[in-house]
Amino acid sequence: MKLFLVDGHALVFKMYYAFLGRPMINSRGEDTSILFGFTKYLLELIAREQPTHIAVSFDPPGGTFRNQLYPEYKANRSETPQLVIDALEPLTAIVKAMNIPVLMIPGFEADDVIGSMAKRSAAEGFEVYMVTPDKDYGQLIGEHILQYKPGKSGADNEILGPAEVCEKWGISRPEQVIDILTICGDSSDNVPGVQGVGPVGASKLLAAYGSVEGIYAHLDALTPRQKALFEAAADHIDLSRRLVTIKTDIPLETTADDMVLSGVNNAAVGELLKRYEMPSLLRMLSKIADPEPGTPAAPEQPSVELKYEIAGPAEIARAAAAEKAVAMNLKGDSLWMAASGYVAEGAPSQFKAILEDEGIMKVGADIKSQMNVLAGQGIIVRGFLRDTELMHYLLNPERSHRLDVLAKAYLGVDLEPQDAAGSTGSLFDEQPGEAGPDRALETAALLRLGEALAAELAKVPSAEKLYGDIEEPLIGVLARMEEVGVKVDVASLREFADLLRSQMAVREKEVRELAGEPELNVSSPKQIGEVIFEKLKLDPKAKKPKSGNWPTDEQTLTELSGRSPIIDAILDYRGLRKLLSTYIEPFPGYIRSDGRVHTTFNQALTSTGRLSSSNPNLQNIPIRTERGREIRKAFVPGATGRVMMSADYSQIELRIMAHLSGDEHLCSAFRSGIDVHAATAAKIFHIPVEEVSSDQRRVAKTANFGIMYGISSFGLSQRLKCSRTEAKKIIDDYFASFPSIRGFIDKTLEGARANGYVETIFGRRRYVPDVSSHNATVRALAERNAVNAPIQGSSADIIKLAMIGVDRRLREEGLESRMVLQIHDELVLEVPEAEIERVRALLIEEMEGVVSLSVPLTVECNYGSTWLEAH
DNA sequence: TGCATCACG
DNA sequence: ACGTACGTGATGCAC
Repeated sequence: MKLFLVDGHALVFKMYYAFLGRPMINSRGEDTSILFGFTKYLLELIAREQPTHIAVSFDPPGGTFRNQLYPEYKANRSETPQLVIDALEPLTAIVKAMNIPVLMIPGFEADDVIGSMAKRSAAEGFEVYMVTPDKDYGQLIGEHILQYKPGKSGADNEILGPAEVCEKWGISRPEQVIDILTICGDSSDNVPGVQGVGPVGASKLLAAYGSVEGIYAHLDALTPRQKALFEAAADHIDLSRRLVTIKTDIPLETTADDMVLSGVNNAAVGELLKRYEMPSLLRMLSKIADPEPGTPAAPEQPSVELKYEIAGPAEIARAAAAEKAVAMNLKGDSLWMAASGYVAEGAPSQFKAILEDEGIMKVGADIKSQMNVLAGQGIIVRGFLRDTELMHYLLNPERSHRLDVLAKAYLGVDLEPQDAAGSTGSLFDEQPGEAGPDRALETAALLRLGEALAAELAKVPSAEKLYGDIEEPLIGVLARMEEVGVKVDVASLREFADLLRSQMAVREKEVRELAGEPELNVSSPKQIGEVIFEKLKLDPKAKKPKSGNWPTDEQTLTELSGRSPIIDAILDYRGLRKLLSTYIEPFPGYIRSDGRVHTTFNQALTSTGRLSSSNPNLQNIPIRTERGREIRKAFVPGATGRVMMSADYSQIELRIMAHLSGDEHLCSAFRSGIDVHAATAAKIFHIPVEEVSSDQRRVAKTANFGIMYGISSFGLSQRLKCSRTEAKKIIDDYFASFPSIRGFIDKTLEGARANGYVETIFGRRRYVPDVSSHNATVRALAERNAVNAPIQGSSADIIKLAMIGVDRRLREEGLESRMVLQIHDELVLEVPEAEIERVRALLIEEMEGVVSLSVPLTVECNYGSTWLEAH
């Protein structure tokens, strides 16, 4: 993340002087020199440096704390030129139109604001660039805070880091710039300093004594002349220091989210540039990529005025019936509702009729969780849902969907930060006596936000369609799945746990004995690393890591497997511990009174459009190892006479890649129904399919996945445990065999660079601005994301559509079968024996028929008395 | 709270 | 020269 903090005043003065001899005057007779120079500089900066975040700071009108400290501060400065004064207002208008925040804090200069913002942001992980020609900023420079110094009359900008600033002043730490300035003073600002000592003398003295205090502590060691000069300055040296020290701790309300660079290229800026007659800047503007939407940029001004009256359920019912829309906001036991001009609070039961009215649209943030709570009280939410989180998720999946952030960005309304603990909250959410969040305002804002986001969605037809066809109908489907839950047989888990625990105890003892460390914590990677690499020296070639710990991950340890039996014992211990602590021990705590586990499906979380599952995560239950698979035996039907049924898409992502690329070889392999990995192997190894060995098939399978993930030869060589040269040959042969795949990747990246985003088959977007990064590593990651997102995301779209179809059919046909889990390409259902054949046919029909691609989608469906047997 | 580790598609 | 396959969530350790 790159944050640019622009010292507006310094830049304005620089432009003033740059244009003094050759001013620009437009047809209205206005001098637009400063406006032009400043805006041009800003646009170039954005185009060249691609900041992720940016803000501009100006000195406020009136004095600052330094004038109070020292009335003569800047007293011998000449009057601010009229041209500068006149430029400020149009300039801030343009900056604000670019959705760049203008920071101005009464009582503080721009450098104090920038200093404070820089320190805070650097601590938050930003790479901070202070854009200013002012030397005083040197004191702020650090590892992550750099000075971006505009060059003289069009020369290149200069980036100053700690090394540069130290070299410039002949000091050892950037903070010593304060000492230099304290001693040298500043005639333009009227800072006294030590009269008669300049930068050269100051740096020599600082090299010897470290600081101004150090110099005063060793006055006797100075030359008589220097001693006299410092003594003469003694009574105001502290004042000088305070005047030259830039503040780094002033409280700032602006946050990182406010400074996200987004929406520079917009109509309002275009209008202003036309108004001031700056066509060349208009052209520059058009070259800046369209903004990544759905971002919490500075709000459009003026902000929406939220007017409402506190009312009761009756007024809400009337207004909702008239407007056909209500906002719902469930907090604890209290339901807040808003409808055109009214906000009411009450028990959910008081609003039952409105909530269940099919004809009244519901607006909310995370409506699914509210639906589940309300369902527990016998209330079934009906009607079209405007879920602000999901609407915004389609605009930009990777940005915050929090209500406070969206309200600020789209309405200009300030809400209290949303409690991260969850929207339906606990008893402790609101402390008695504390004011607490303004729920009425929040609920009123929801209603307006629903409208604003609907308007935003309408600008992207595919996003609007995705909302109406997929995300909105899926809310209810997922709510029902969560509510149904899945039965977990705890008794059988406990039995298995006993077995694992005894095996674990054996392994722990074994490891401790082999290590000769009776107290060793086998679960501690740090301790294990020290035993393996320092005590036992199992890998004499390994070099001690400079920082951090020895690597002890599975791959590293496996490579040392032959050196000592301790390795296998550690790995086995870890496997056992993982099973116990992640998949067995927590489960009893998740079982509700109905004997079932109810996960939460997160619908607005992943970057690609997939769901995720949490509390507990039921999408990562073990299957790959024999011991892990045992866990799946505990997932069982909730009643006798039912079975677990599983239906999964076969090779769905590879099929999507075949479709997207149109590759004839891959497509025909899928159409003929042969083993696609074997077919891949036959192509890249130039042999008949019948002669493909299992090892060649494994290599081809790894390559197929690798291609979809944007592999490098290094990555493939790691996974295949072969040389990079061999891996590179495989990749080259792959692209030679499937030329359209290379074409697909190239086209995808071209589109990503041109648009700033990539799309799934259904038009779900993921923004990948870093494909244009100048940092090769950052760019490579963005490119892998750009290639993978359309594939993974299309697969997610497809199974979501299938879920909606399956759910609708089950209900329409009056079946008792229920969907209980989704694991990305698999649906798990609980099915009465009498419905087995019917539901199996239904699943295959709905899942395979959900969309017509240039390759068939095929579904495998099985059932059994446990989830394991359903595979 | 962040990191390492490892479970899944 | 530098890092190295996409997307997740939960756990325990160490700070």
